[in-house]
Amino acid sequence: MTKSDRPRRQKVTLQHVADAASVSKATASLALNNNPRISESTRQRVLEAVESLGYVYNQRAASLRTQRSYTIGLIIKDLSNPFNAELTSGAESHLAEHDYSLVLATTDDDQGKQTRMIQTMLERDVDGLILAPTASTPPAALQRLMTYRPLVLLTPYHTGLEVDCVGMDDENGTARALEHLIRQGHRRIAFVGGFDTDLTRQRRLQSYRHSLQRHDIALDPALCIAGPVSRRGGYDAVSALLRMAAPPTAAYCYSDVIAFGVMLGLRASGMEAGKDLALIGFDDVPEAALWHPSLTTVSNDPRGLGLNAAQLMLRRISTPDAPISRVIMPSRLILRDSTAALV
Amino acid sequence: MTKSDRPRRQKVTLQHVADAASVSKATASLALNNNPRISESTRQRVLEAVESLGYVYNQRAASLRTQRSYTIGLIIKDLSNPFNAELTSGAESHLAEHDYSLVLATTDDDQGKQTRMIQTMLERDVDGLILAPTASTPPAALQRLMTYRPLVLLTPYHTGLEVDCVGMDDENGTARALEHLIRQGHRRIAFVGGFDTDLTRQRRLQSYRHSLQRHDIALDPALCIAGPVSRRGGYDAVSALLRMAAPPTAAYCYSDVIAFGVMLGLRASGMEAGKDLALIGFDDVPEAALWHPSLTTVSNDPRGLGLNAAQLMLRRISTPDAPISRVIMPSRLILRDSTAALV
DNA sequence: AATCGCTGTTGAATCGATTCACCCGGGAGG
DNA sequence: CCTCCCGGGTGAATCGATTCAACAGCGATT
Repeated sequence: MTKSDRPRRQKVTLQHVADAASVSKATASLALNNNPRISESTRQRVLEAVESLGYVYNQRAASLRTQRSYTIGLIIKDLSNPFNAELTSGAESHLAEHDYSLVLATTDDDQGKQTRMIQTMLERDVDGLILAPTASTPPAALQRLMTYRPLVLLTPYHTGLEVDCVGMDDENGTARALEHLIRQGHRRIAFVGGFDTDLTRQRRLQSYRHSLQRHDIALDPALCIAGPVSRRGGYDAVSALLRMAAPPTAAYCYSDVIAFGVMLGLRASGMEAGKDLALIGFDDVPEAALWHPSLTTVSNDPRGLGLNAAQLMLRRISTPDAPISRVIMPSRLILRDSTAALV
Repeated sequence: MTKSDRPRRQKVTLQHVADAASVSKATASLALNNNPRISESTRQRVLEAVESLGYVYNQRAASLRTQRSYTIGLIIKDLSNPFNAELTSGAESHLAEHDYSLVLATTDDDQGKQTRMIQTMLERDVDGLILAPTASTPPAALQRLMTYRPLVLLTPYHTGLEVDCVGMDDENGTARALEHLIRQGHRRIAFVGGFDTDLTRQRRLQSYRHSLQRHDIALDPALCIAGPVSRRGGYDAVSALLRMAAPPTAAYCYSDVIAFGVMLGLRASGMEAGKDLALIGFDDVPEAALWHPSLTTVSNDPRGLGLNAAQLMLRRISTPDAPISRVIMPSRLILRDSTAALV
């Protein structure tokens, strides 16, 4: 440790305030906490002292005693994704309203970094942790985490753990998308994008299969194309689809960005989504409405998701024995031009 | 459902570790901080105790003594804006790399909320504050803030304060955009979006005027249309522009989202950006490349901006007497289809 | 044998609040 | 006149680390 002779500004502590108001530290503390035992006149003197000295309350010191930091940790994969940004925004707003601060960390979906970030959060002594776990997170680790702090998971994945969580309704959203396509007469519907390891994708894929079965449509494994969750991933899938003997007439994409890639891929082959291939995405990111053609997609409310997570957390903190809740945010299908009925 | 009684684990403190390792609390502390005075064998015993007890370091308690919280506050206007999300992401990454945590708060560009958030940050005892000040923030307040904590401003605005700040090059970016339009032969160029109170807008507008003057183009106040920074704002501006006796042939928008609105507005009137009106935005948000037509825009590097802010902050903390720096992130003009030369 | 480093370790003070148990002075009740 | 009670305050312990002065051993030096 280097001894820096950094000009340490003279901090004003509660002791100084107490002195200035000619009361004890204890009285000053009680006065600031609006304790009824302190007379109004004394309280005023303390408040004046606070004002004139420019005292700032030290939450950190207080929390050492009270064991409450009024701080919630949020660990997400990536803030560049607008979905997560909205989610974070929603959580922050709600927490701020209740005088909690948000400590933010990102993992880039990296298991190691996630572990480190969780550790840091615990060391920073957050009152609770909202976590979007990477797919490879062992349930046992989460289990252990719960013994340290209140935990809210940003996933509807049923880990078998008794833990609060909030997620979007992948099943229902997917079902509606498929329902729509099938009703339009599509029989060969592709599922595009994402990798097997992705839990969310697993749920959607599962639901995709169910929907087809429900309508007695045979599953064709070849119609299910894995790939990175990016425009590139979608783009590359197109050639595989078009090369097939019996190409699909519709595609359901794991996410909007993939769908965008598919659109670009189609265009590169002289085709157009909504005309030559019905296309549905997932997320309803802002661009979805703006693309050409506009993208039919399953809409979620990321902001609401973050807000709900924050609510759940605050409830868990205020009533630790409240029953576990699993909030599934409803998703709805937004019809746009990429599924204009084929002629 | 089985009722889970969550084990309320009592905290393991350094004292417990010390006891388990049969050393004093002081030794345990020194061992964990890799102090060379502690023998290797003792250090090992301590580390084993930490492991077996599941001890988590309490940064909060430590910071009370060390007066360092390893926490940086970031106060921005709004996380929904992808620009700010990227900025935040950049800052978070850099801070995390240096073992600092990010405490995030948003102001919604509201003076009162900003004041409250700053107060909260000070109470939370952050080591430094990165702030995107609202336009109406009195310099005196910032001045005062600086005496409390290291401060980095997210604005190139010259407040006359000696404070570290980082911002994008509004002047240069605007100049290039205008330069391009003028060289293409445009003479009637609109400036669209934002409100007068916005400092950033003021700078761009100023630069817009300069550019026109430099080319002896008369300023027409009617061509400058104020409005909210949103798609709606751009959309609504279009009708005003088209209604004019001598409509503009080009428009420079305060931000990309506004430009998108303008595109939509044009389309609603049966016109197309790049064909009927040359259009330039500002920010180069990811969608800009994807729109139809793709949007010519002034590119900034929001992630780099956040990263620089974080760097500046850490430098200020490590060397408090370093000279003030004012980082202006260069911006460049990205040519796309929305300014395809008019025929 | 007494003194002198060294090394490794420790007791105790400290950071800035909270909080509990106790204290003091004076009006009500007996 | 003596208790008792009570409103209003306060002293001191406490939270969980850090840090420094001091201190045992112990081999080497004189």
